[in-house]
Amino acid sequence: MSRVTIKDLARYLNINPSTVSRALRNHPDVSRELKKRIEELALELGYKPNSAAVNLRKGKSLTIALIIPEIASYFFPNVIKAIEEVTHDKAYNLLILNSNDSMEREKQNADICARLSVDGILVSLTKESNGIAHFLELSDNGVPVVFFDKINPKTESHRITIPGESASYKAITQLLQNHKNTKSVCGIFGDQRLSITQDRLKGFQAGLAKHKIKKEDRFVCYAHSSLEAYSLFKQHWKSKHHPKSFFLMSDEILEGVMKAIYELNLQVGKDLQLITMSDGVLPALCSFRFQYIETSGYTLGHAAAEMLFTLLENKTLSKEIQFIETPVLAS
Amino acid sequence: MSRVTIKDLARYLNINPSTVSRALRNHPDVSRELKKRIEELALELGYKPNSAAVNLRKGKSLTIALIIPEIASYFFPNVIKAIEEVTHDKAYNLLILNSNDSMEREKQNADICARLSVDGILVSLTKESNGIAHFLELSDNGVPVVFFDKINPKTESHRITIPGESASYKAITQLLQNHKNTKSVCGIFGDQRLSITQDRLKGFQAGLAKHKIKKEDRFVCYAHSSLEAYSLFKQHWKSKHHPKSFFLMSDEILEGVMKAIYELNLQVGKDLQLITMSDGVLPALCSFRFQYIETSGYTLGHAAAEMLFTLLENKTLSKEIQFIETPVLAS
DNA sequence: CTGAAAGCGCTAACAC
DNA sequence: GTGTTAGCGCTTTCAG
Repeated sequence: MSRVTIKDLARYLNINPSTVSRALRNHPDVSRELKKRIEELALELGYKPNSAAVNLRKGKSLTIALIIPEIASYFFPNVIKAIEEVTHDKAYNLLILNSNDSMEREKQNADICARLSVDGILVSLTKESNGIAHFLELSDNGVPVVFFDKINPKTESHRITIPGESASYKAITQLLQNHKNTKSVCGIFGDQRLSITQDRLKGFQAGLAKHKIKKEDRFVCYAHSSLEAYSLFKQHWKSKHHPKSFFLMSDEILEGVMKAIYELNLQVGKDLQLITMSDGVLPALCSFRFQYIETSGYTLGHAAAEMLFTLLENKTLSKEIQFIETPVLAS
Repeated sequence: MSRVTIKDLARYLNINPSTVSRALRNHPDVSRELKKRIEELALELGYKPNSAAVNLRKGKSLTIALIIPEIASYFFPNVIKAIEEVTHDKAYNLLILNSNDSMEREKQNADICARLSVDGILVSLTKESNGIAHFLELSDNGVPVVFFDKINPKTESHRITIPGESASYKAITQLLQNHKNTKSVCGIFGDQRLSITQDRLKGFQAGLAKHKIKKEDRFVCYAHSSLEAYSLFKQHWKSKHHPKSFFLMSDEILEGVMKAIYELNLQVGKDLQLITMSDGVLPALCSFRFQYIETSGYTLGHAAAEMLFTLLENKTLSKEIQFIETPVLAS
């Protein structure tokens, strides 16, 4: 009934538990023959090592924690998918902890990581997170922590993210190259507190400056949800002298804007110009075609996980922020 | 440097580890005063219980495993979100195991669950899964297992899913009620091996029979990806005497069909009629409006998790298949 | 109310 | 090559 243990196998074969343990971990000094007998019996009785016991003994858990501010957005499912692939390849388990955009939850999650002795942590910070002190204790204890996507630009740590500034600069350049006679551009951004918003805003403004486009504050706006982006766009559209060109910072923004475009029956490419930063899924679902700067959750998740495993293999890595590629694509 | 243990706290206060343990688990017989001193010290030194030790001792892990055939589809991110919410509320951790639509991986995942002594399991089966034998050992050992979404209809077990047959019957009824002079309907389905496909096909055909619509085999087709659905639809559309009404089994199918509709510049509601079963996200992103039967991943995930926790609380539950609600909604 | 001691299952240092 | 032993950190009898 109850689980088969190493002791059971040992008793059965009239040998010592430690020998069984050695055989099952492929320790060199155990005779070929005995090893085989042990393995066969283990299989026959359906022996499964007790992870809790192994973890306790070894002080590690073969588990990676992924701490993210939300789960079902456009971006994170692909992040999760990529990270799951890497962790599975490396024979680690993946524990997903949702901080639900609350710094308090993020702290609790760090605490859970400590209790579970996870071997490594991947974190995308919440909007509220103004520091990473709650992860310091862990990394000081030798647990590698990789911050990805929503990172803290000020604190030295292993980080990888989207090159927001250069990507949005590239977006503006592309937009203006496609449409030489553009007079003004409206940029719709996400939450102002996020470093990724600030980065993208910088690149946006640098792009406009470079091309001598007048920069007006009323053409920079912030939406905290796709619904807000929807309203903002409609409002902008009916105002006098509104720009006909739009830069959208993310898929959430694009979702709202595309709904407004459908509703107002506008022709993208004719009535208005669009460029957006996107994971790539949503552009493919639009009825109109346009260009976007790919900010792939899959690519970023994969790279972040690889980075973590590099650290886990005791290789050292610079704490300079790493960036992923952000190609210009057409939907 | 190294982690603070119960022993450390005990040594510090010149008391016995067992007393510390009792105090920290709110055991009644430990004096108010001592309890307070212990709690303060624990806080001060940053004591964190070692989960591996607790698990080993108690034989449970406060962890729920979620085994799913894929991660980043339309459906599962919302399933994950809902389940994460419930497990978090119940103070459990959630381990996500991807079986990547492979029965072999599903077996490995069951094995991982056994090694980790997870306290409960939620499973959506793969296309390949032709039985649930690999979960029997676990549930025989008292680990509650709840099958949801892609279930095995033949084997007795705790199951909750979408009422595919009645939902697709309802879909057809709705479609024919909206458009009285419908002559024929084309149904596009997913993988034939899945019980959910078979269920929905049954309801589809029953619906047609009920309304005396001629049933032709060439108007029932199967797509294994959104791309295949896209091709199938286009092919159908250019064939002679094709139906103008379509039933789509899922979001994956809808994705392909909507792309084809955009490309062919068709007007839904005029050139063709559409009804689909959907999680609800994608219909809201279409440029056209139509009705769908909601098959909410969030609702199903939530209900499945609640079911699992009911079992975990030692309540008994019938092994009759449970069903979630599937309202008719408009995009 | 608190202490002493055993043990969850496994591994690794040390014997021989 | 194999056995012996101790112990990872915690909980839970059993004593007193």
